[in-house]
Parts: sequence; structure tokens; C-alpha cells
Amino acid sequence: MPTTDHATILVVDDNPTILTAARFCLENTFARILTLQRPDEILTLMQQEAVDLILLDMNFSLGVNTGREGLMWLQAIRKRHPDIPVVLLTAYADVELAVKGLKQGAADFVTKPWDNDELRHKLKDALERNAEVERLDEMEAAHIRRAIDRCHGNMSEAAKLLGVSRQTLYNKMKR
Amino acid sequence: MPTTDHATILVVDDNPTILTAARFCLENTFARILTLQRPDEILTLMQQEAVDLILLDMNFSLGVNTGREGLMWLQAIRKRHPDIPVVLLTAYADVELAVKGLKQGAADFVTKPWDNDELRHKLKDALERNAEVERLDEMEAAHIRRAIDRCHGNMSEAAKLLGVSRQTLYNKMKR
DNA sequence: AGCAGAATGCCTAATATTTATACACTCCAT
DNA sequence: ATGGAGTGTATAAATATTAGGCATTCTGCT
Repeated sequence: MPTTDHATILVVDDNPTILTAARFCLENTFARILTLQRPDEILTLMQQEAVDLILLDMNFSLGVNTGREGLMWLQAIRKRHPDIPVVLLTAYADVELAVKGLKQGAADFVTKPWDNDELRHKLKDALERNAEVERLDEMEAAHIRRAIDRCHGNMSEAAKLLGVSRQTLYNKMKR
Repeated sequence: MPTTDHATILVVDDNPTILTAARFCLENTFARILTLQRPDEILTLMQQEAVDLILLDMNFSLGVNTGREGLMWLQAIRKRHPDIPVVLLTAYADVELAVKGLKQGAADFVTKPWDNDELRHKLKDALERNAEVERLDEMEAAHIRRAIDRCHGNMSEAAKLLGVSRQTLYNKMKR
């Protein structure tokens, strides 16, 4: 629950110049900036430090620019820390890659060279977007609405899918 | 819960040629194909027909290719039907636009001219991805885990945020 | 080290919700 | 028109939730 100003961000890129540039860009926005050149150290670092947000480059092997590596690390991070927002970073404005990344749960996608204001904005936004915890009943109500919508209004089917009795569904909807 | 084969898809594009092409591409994949040239008729149509999936073009005003219109309609659709997958369609492979679209909840992003196999695959995938409705208790459990994680394990705080009593939190966690 | 406040684990009794089951009614397609 | 599916409503029994309380254990702070 860090409120943007006292949050820790982790920047991962194999190029030290990029890490330095990121530090300069972000040093007045986040309380703490951690950097890594090797993505295979991300999970280890996260066990030791309370990381709130990650900016992750997508290409680490020289000569390979498919972004596949970045997607792999994205998945690894999200598997272990599903709520920590990950913003992807790439030098290639590749639509297919951006789409894949976001579909796999990235919070946003930034291309190099970045615009400092835009980068800061996207990172802050990603952090704030998952800051507030929804009340249990509100989350339940939203899920129920979605389920009913998916069943095109068929309450019996919705109840079955949700794993509750039809009457319970009626009850919950009255509130 | 239409299982891909008996699903209804709605294709929206101002160009009738595109609509015809889409029909030919999709006629053996979906049970019913609805088409619209005017996006402002989408919500009305959805009240009358059980639409399971939407393929939405992003540019409707001639000479305007920002995709802003498409994003607007995407939001309008998602506000009313947050759960119906919307796949975006555009002639311009614009990363920024794709990212905006996905962040606003689009299921996928396809560029014209499309590859028929890819289009079919993405549409089927979008449909299947939200085919399974999570059981209410599973969704609740996942949300609780996230909340506790965010409170760094402080159960009292988590309970307060979730809007339930501490004991209830214990109960729910035992299951 | 020691203290105060917070968090935990567990208890009770009063409320409330959920479940299984049932019944009459409406739609809809055969 | 008939059967199947969905709706709206009702009941009692089983469960869950709540507020409140009470020792005990952490924690942070001085």
C-alpha cells in the first residue's frame, strides 16, 4: 500500500546506460530505485526487498530482439507476484509484442527512447491502479454482474457457474 | 457459456467490403454473425440479441485515423457489458493505440489486412478465455489472498479493508 | 530492557444467510 | 398442446457472520 511517493521501483535492463537514465528520470518520483542488469536475479531480489513496481526490458540476449525473453520473465514475475505491476520496455515498437505482453498481464508498454514525463506518468499510473483493495462484497457483486451478463441474463445458469444456489443469487442481488 | 461453435459474433466496420470479408472468414467458425456499419447501434443491438463476442473497427469518420472513436465505443460497450470480449481491428499498426485499447479492456488487437487463420484464432481464443466463470468462492479466496498479501499478512487490517469481521476472514481462510 | 498499543487466537450468543426442496406459473420449441 | 427450462416465491434446517469479550503474543518505540 505504498502511496506513489514512498514506493520502491525495480528497473531491469542489461544496458547500464539505460539504468542510469532511468535513475535520473525517476529519482524524484519514487522513494527507492533498485536496478538489475540480469533478469534472473529479479525473483531473488524480490524476496529480500519489498518491490512495489517493475520496469522490465524485453531483450537481454544480444542479437535477439523478439522480446521472447522479456515475456518469459514477465510470466515468471507474475506467477510469483501476481499483484506487482510490471511495465514493459522495448526498443522496437512492435504491435504484436505489445499485445502479447499486455495480454500476459503487463501493466503498460513503453518504447525506447522514452519520453520522461510519459514514463513517469505510466509508472505512477500502474502503481496507483492496483493500490486500493476492493471490499469483498463489492468485488462479489461485480463478479456476479459479470457472470449474469455472460449468461445473457439466465439466472439458473449463472448460479450454477458461480457455485451457489439460485436463491442465494437472488439474495445477493437485492443488496 | 457458448462453446465457440454456437456463439454469436458481432462485427462492426463502416466498410461493407470488410463486413463481407469477415463473414466469409468466420461463417464456419461461429454459429451466427451479426454485422453493423454504425457503431452507435451496437448497444441497441446487444439489448435485442445475445452477442457473445465483438470485432470492432477503430475508425469510422472518414479522414480520421486516430482510433479515438474505436476507443470510445470500446468504453461504451465495456461499461454496459464488461464481460463481452471485444477484439479491436485497425488498418494502422500503432503500438500506442494497441496499448490504449488493451488497457481499456480489449481482448485482443488485429491489424488489417488480417490473416484469416490468425483472426479466427484470436477470436476463438478471446471467447474461450472468458468462457469459464470462476466460482464465487474461488474468486473470493483469490481476492482475500491478494488483500492479505497487500497488508503484509496483517489480518486485522486486511479484514477491515475487505469489509468483513476478522473472524469471518479466519473462517474463509480455513476453506 | 520495558512498556503500550496492536494483533492474534479463540470463545459465546444473537442475527443473517445459504441450502435443499417444493410448487405454481410463464416461455418456447417441437 | 406438451415437455423442458427458467422464474418467482416459500419453508425449515443447517451454516455463516457479527459484535463483543478475554487472555496471550508481537511490535515499535523510548
